[in-house]
Amino acid sequence: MNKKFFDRDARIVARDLLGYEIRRRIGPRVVRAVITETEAYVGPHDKASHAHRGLTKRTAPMFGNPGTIYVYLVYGMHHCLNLVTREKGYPAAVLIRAVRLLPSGTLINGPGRAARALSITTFFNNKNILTDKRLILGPRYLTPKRIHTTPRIGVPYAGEWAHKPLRFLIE
DNA sequence: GGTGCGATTGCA
DNA sequence: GCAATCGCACCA
Repeated sequence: MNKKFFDRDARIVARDLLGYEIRRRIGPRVVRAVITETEAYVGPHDKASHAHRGLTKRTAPMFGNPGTIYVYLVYGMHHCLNLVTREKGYPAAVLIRAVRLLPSGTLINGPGRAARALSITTFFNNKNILTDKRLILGPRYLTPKRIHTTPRIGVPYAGEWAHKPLRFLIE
């Protein structure tokens, strides 16, 4: 896993991340999970993206280097984990919406639950998954046979962008 | 300085 | 069906 992996269109990265292992190190303990659902937020023209309104304090991480971790708080209580794609200065990211814990295989559905399962808070905001010791991508755990595609969840305000097939799932 | 709401979740 | 709960974008 390297910078080039993330320096690509968010749609490509969102599909490629499916089946990869993500590891959260908490002291001596490691939480392992397989990414099973993602969404792509493709650029500043994407009306569903936080970056649609431009560079703000909140969205600054989305304009960062490939592999930058973007964590935000929604509804005052849930954290959402995103990985920034494309070159520095171009805001795009992939939202991690679901994972399967290893080795149990327990499915953790929903971005808030997935972030919580990995103990992700805003501590990780603006860090980089390529260099951080506490959150890393592991090896590919499986190669998806079939990738299902649907519109993204919870973005009815995004006009035409609400319908675009930018949510990706396996199993 | 004030206001409104969200890339959600859990419970009635 | 709806309350929870807060950082921040936006307006004044």
